[in-house]
Amino acid sequence: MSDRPLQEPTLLLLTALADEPRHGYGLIQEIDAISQGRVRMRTGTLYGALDRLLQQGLIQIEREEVVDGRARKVYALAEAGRSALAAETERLRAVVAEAERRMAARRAPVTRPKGALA
Amino acid sequence: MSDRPLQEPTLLLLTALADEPRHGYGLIQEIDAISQGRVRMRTGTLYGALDRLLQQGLIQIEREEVVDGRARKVYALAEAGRSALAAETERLRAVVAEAERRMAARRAPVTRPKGALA
DNA sequence: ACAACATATGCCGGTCACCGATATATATAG
DNA sequence: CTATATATATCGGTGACCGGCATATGTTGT
Repeated sequence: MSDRPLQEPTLLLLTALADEPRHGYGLIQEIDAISQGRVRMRTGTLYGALDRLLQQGLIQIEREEVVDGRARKVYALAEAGRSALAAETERLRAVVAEAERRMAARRAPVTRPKGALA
Repeated sequence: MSDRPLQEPTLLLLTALADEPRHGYGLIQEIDAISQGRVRMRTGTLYGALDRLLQQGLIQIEREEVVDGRARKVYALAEAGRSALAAETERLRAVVAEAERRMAARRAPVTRPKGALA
């Protein structure tokens, strides 16, 4: 387990699985919807990430099914994935709060009155 | 300008510069403080990121100074960096909210009470 | 009948941010 | 005189992500 922070596509993947299990292609559409069309996840990213997350135990294959002659694998968030997502959102919330606090508390920028100190 | 989302170390860098200009080594300490010791940025990451952010116009060198015989470069958040940080926090806030909404609204996992809805 | 598109999964090569190690130099503490 | 803190910088390796390609079926349009 690399304790490193989740990257954006991975975060969105876990988010898309947080309410209910979905299959690969459905995740692409869901992420498209979540982000209002800003993030169009590539299949290269998706299936690579799914393999990785499976291996890390953050997600699991809930079932495999065939719909309209097309095979599907339905992925579900594992318990480890759920706590990882919870921890990540908590951490991000803290960073966001800190960034906004600092942006509000900032000292005067580039253009500065003549008498300003070094 | 790559419109790609900022990675964690980069986000923390801009955050650490949001209230006032700082020099490289000071940024490492500041990020250590912000994250309560969880993130210890490596110099390899730092100076690489600073070069990149300079080239992208998100930060700028405010001044160079010598303190106690040691040379320093003081970096400041540029206007583009400020709006990039604002946009990023906004985006992250939305993702965090969505993730938490979904975690709360989740459908029952593997084991499910008999009367539970679909 | 055929083309185009949506659904669906998967691999492979390239890029680039990040990491760990290393190098350099000065000031201070023991 | 050695270790630690301050301070900047470079380099090689790793791995997530991207873009492109391949494959296959179902649906819609002409």
